[in-house]
Amino acid sequence: MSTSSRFAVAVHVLTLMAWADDEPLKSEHVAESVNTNPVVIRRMLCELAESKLVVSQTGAMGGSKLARQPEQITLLDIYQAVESRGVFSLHRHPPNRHCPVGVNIGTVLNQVLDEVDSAVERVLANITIKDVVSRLKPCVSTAVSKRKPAAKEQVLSARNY
Amino acid sequence: MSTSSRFAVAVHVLTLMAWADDEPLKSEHVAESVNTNPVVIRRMLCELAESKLVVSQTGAMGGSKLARQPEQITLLDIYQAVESRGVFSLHRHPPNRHCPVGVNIGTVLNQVLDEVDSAVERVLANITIKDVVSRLKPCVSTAVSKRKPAAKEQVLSARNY
DNA sequence: GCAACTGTAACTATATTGGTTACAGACAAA
DNA sequence: TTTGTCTGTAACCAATATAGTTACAGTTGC
Repeated sequence: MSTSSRFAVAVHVLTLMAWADDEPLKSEHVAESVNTNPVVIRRMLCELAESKLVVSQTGAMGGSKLARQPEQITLLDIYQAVESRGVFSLHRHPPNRHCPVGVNIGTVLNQVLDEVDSAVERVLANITIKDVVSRLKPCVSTAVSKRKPAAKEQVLSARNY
Repeated sequence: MSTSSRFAVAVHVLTLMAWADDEPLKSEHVAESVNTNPVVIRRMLCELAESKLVVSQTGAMGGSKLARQPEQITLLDIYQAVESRGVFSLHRHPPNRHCPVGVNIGTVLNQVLDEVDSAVERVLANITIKDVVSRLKPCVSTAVSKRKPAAKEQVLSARNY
């Protein structure tokens, strides 16, 4: 469905900042952890800054850090900052107005899609970046990924690694 | 997020069939209501048939109809038939294994994304095609869409028409 | 046999995301 | 005040996914 990893990357980035406490992180350092290009990170940081989730400092010794405490940033905040649309989309082109189903299916679908969006938002609103860091900590001592994903999996992001 | 309208179109198609009662619908007729090409519809009908939601008949006087009663088809069935992935994706490329956050964020994100998917599925499991038809009926007598969307909106499917 | 359908391949068009290079401007420190 | 280190941003290209189109083989009712 979602072909984008924007939400996952954004959570990753803010988690790094919470992990780093209050020390500003350079986009290059973040990009290394996320395994992408610094510009991709900087683009995302701009969006997160617009939503007042991070603050950045230009110039030497600059970088970005959280704008609020980790327990005051929910995954819903992040979701709304980086994902422009709801979970589903309606038809690309509006259906046929002369068909009794076509002319009204949009209204009904919108109701359904709003219900879906609300359910997603309720889940995300109840998880903070602090929670993510907490869930992360028990892993850090133990886990090392066991297998190397095949080349195809690496690209597909099929939600397993 | 979701750049695809597959779910919306699939619901539209099955709603048409429920509306038509047990009469087989031609792909061309369905395409007219959805406002797209018959082949797009036939492709989708094949997926829906694989999931045993519709049955099709080739040849003259052929067409497709529901494989079960409308009250026995949930939006979750449809969702699973036409959308291959979950609501969100993880990183395109796996994060840096040598970073304590990077190596474990996938595990935590998977937990979160599973919670999200479950929430979506709970909503969709509780709505049947019969419900959709019921919600549709009150509209049919009254509503006629008031404004003509601008050209750009028609393409963007910004979830309003 | 013929006309009306579906199933499917092959191709193009369009949109979104992500990756890359390049550079202007901000800023700390010497 | 100069220099080196950052961010912000524009301008591309590449990769992927969806949708639209044409064409045609195969099935079926009449």
